[in-house]
Amino acid sequence: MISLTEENYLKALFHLSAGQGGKREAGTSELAEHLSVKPASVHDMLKKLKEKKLVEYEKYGKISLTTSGRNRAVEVIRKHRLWETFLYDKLGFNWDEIHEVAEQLEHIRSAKLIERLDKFLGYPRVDPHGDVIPNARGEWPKQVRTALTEATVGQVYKVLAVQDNSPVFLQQVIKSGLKIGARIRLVDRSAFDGMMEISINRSRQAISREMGGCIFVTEC
Amino acid sequence: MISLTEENYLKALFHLSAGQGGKREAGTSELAEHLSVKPASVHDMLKKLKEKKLVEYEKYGKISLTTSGRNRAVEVIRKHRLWETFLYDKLGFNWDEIHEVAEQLEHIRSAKLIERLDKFLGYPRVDPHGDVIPNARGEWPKQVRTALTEATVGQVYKVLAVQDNSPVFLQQVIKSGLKIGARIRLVDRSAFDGMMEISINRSRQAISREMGGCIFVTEC
DNA sequence: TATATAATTTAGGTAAGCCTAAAAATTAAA
DNA sequence: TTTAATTTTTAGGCTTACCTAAATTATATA
Ligand SMILES: [Mn+2]
Ligand SMILES: [Mn+2]
Ligand SMILES: [Mn+2]
Ligand SMILES: [Mn+2]
Repeated sequence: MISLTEENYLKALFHLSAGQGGKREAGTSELAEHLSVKPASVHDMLKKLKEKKLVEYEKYGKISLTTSGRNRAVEVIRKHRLWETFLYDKLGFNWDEIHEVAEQLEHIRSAKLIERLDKFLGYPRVDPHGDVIPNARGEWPKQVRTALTEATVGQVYKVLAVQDNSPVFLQQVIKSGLKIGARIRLVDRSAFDGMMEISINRSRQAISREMGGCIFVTEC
Repeated sequence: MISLTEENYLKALFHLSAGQGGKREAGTSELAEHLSVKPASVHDMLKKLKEKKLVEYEKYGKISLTTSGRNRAVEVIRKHRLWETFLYDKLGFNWDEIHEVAEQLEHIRSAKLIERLDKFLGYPRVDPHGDVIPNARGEWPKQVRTALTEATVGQVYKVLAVQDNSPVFLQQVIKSGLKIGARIRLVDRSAFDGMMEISINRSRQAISREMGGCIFVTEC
């Protein structure tokens, strides 16, 4: 049996290291930061997760998920994104409200429930924030995504996804009129503060560096 | 903040004392039995719930819910029954599978979620087992229900509800062809073992005392 | 390379929910 | 009414998931 807390550690580890971006290995402090606990607590939990063969970890060494740990993490992420889709598509929740509730729903244990939910939603391939939903076997159609901060000035892009976990950010995106799937052109980026200007169906929009880091696009 | 465990204690107390049947006050051991914990654990929790003004309780005295405690219990029961309805009506779960999953879902915290779910389901008045769903203000349309074991031989009844928490019982009910809303006549009851015979659309069906105690009917 | 800074680990502690075993109070039986 | 059985409460412990403070190791800087 794997606890709700353990699931959250595995999910955090996945997002920090094995995740989409495929960043470097995460450290104790970074994990602690991400989970809003202290590094000492993370260390305790890592020992337990190692015991259970869900992570690989040596003292002062790097932390990584085992195949089993990764599978569990992906399962939780799949549930999270299906629930977000349910709340958005079926119950009419707003973009910025669904993540928090999905953080709870993702821990409900029932294989049948998630199967049936998937079917009920029509086997969606992305969640309302544009994030890919892994299938029942934990497979990802790996999408190539670039943060707007890394995009090339002059290029035309399609908005693929947005960061899902900050309501204030999402409210600002809603106000800006930007939507998943929108076609935009990166008009300019300031060398001073990273401030960007994009054109979206003929109108201009200012995007800060902070904002741009949370918006993911793909060339088109 | 009220924990998942505390919610389960309040719900158990409600079902044992303030509930539908409106039975006598529950004792420590009865509560313990119902929650599958030991009486000593119940005692610990009762002290905490008294602190929080959710139950009234004096040493060696009777246990009862405060208005606040009762309200919380009803809220959880409302959520439980709405989720059961969702699983049954929308996801096509079987009668005997929904209770267990609803035991988890009933603890999800989001006022908006439960409001929207209620609307999505079309404001159902009873759950799939025939139990009344309290409204958003915690009000019950109090239904008069008699266990089949207490019913009068010769009378015609309508099946109102069945006990929801035993999959094997529910599977047996499904096999017997008995459904919520069905019109039945209690043909006979043995003075020896309480065994009953009912007629349901012209066919005869044998019902044990154990079974009859879990089937609730109303005169019609 | 030596030293300062930062990250990690250890040690010792807390609160929630559970347990067993024993003591105390209540209730039922003789 | 006295004794026996049952129920409830107390005492002391355990596990999970946190914490702070101090020690240790690793990394960056001079
Ligand atoms: Mn999310
Ligand atoms: Mn979570
Ligand atoms: Mn139920
Ligand atoms: Mn419950």
